[in-house]
Amino acid sequence: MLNIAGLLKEKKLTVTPQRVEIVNLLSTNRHINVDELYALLHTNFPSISLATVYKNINTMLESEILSEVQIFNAKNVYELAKEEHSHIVCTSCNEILELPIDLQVIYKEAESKSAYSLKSASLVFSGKCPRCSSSKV
Amino acid sequence: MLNIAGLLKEKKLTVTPQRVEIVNLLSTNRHINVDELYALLHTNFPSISLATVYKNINTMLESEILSEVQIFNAKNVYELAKEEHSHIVCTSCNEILELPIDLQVIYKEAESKSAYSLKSASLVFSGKCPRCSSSKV
DNA sequence: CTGACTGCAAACGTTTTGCACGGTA
DNA sequence: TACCGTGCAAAACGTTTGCAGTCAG
Repeated sequence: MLNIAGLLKEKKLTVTPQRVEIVNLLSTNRHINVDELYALLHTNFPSISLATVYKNINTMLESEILSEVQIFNAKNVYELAKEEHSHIVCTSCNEILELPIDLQVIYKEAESKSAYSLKSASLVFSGKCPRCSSSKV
Repeated sequence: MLNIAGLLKEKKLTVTPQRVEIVNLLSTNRHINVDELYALLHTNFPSISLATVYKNINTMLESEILSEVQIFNAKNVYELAKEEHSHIVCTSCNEILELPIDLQVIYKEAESKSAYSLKSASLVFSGKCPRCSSSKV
């Protein structure tokens, strides 16, 4: 069970019911975009504003409570922050899968080939999920 | 030397001076965004419209003459399409480097772990280029 | 009590669209 | 000539901002 208030305090953020609910929703719905989040929030906060959702997402991105995943040809989705990992997006149904892939070797290769000092990497695969692969196109 | 008209015809696109110039500019300026492209086009096409730039980029993306690179916290940039490759973006000066990295092993790992059938991958590193690393912050 | 957050409305930047005209094939 | 592309203006879209009122600490 996630201690959401504690998480927010740890990052020196004010604990508001809206923020708690955003984190709560993202803990059970990884990879949803702003509109989906907004729609879900309406259940408990009928008068919540989209601006509040954006402001809180941005605040929590800066505090690294959340992270953002950029999806090709779709709106960014959000997830609770955790160690670096890759994503696979189904081009048919847009389902997103997380994948713990060790990029150590690739990092090394990239650093030696580029002479850059690297901080982070974003690896997103596109493909078809098993369900969409098996169904006729 | 690039046969631009031939490239366009091959993809069954009408050859217009604007399209030729867009491809021409991208052949010497990889990784520029819409605004930069628009500004460069103004030299030879003082009355070109931004809508035309967008329409042509979209058309040529669909025909796979161009490809789009999504840059975190910055506008998308464009390049002439070629084999899959990775990118490194400098977080200080935004310079973009292309890197031919073999993702075969990673693809295999991702496929077996996910059961997805994968089509493509986007790998973008963030870091500091040698110039920005050496200069005082 | 003070500062931070919320909700509303308006503003903003980017991209797309509709349309009349002009160019390509 | 028939169709497609261009340029303009307006619309659409996603996100941010300013502000007055409210809530958290």
